[in-house]
Amino acid sequence: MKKSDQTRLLIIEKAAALFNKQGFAGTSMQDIMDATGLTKGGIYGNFKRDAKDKKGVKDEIAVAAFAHSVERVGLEIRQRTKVIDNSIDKLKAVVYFYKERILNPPIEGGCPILNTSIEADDNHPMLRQEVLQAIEFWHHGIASTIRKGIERSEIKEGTDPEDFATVFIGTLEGGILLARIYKNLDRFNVMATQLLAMLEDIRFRK
Amino acid sequence: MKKSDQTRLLIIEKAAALFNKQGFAGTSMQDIMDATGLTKGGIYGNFKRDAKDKKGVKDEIAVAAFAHSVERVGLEIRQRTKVIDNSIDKLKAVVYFYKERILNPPIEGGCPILNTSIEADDNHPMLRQEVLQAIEFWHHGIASTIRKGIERSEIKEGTDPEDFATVFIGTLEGGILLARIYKNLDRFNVMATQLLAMLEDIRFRK
DNA sequence: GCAGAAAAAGACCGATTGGTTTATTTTTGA
DNA sequence: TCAAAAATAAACCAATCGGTCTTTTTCTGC
Repeated sequence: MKKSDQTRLLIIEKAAALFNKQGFAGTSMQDIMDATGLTKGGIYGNFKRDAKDKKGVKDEIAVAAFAHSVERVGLEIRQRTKVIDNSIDKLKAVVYFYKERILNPPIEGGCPILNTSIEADDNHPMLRQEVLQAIEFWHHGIASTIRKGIERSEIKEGTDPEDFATVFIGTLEGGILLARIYKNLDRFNVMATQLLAMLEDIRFRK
Repeated sequence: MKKSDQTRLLIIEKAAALFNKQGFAGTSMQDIMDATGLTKGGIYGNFKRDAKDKKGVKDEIAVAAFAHSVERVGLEIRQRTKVIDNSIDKLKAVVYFYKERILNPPIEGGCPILNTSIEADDNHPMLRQEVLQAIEFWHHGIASTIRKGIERSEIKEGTDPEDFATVFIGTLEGGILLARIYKNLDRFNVMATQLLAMLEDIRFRK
């Protein structure tokens, strides 16, 4: 790995936490300089190579940081779910993941999708597009799991994969929101219980 | 009403939309000046009367604006629900309210609780406290409605008012989040259907 | 080991940030 | 009506914003 790639990664990692905690508008280049220990030159040098586009370096870092955050969280979730065979239990493991990690998240500040979507929807079209893509990817993964579960007779046939995936994501994010603002798990646990019951409800029993 | 009170209200109303759309960090005093047509003096003069505290005028306006936004949304919801007698139908009306208003909200930018909580949780203790208070108030209202519904034999006895209120709020906010980022109602409607089914599920039938 | 290239430092830029202060205008109440 | 009080305008402030540019340092491949 080239030194410059290492530096680029350092910037992205540090910036990811900052943007996730403080938002795009709330994070300054100075913040990123402080967090990385680099100066202006070090940061702009690593992101201005491709100066073909109009958008600023801060935007570029924000997009890369968001993608990195999503990748990082997704990786940890996949690590847990891939060792589980049954599709219902796979989805349950996702709920358990959040139970454990909401208050001690892989990326400081919590769920990057939740944090970024709120600021991006009205203000940052490029970032909004990234969020949309991430949600679609996640949604597709859950719907696929459910579809496979139906094929393998682990999930009731009547279950709508797309709709269930939507409720799954929406309920989780709603629960995460409550956990973050209360700074405790009480409300999330209520949501999680609801979600786990829904999962048991679609489980196929011969 | 004194002229100054009118001005203060104008500032709060304009600022409420700005903060709700752009966030606290993303909104400058200049933005508020432009939106109100006032200059620095006009704004600071109306909020610096009580200079006893350390917090800046921008913070002061943000807190007042959030309170105003919540009040405004709450008023519109109460207007709809107060004419409905049955407690289940009352809660259903709340869901219908959002169905109609998510993409055309009373305060530009959407649900102030959702928008403010994300930015406040890590960055703005004072604003976070306001959000917390608003959620608690809302939660209490829903739980009360359910409790009354049980008393009046409209809702099944086994229903837990607090937990149901939590799921109600969490599911709604999760749905709102999806609607805002997608800029359409499709995902919210799936969440709403889920929520309406849950409401029918706790309805008491003799 | 060394020359060319890449990376980083840091001075510098104009614009904007939130905020203060003073001067002027507008309300207000007797 | 008219003077005191309140509200507003506008100049001004130091600090910070995102970004550019030149210089120096550090890599890198031969």
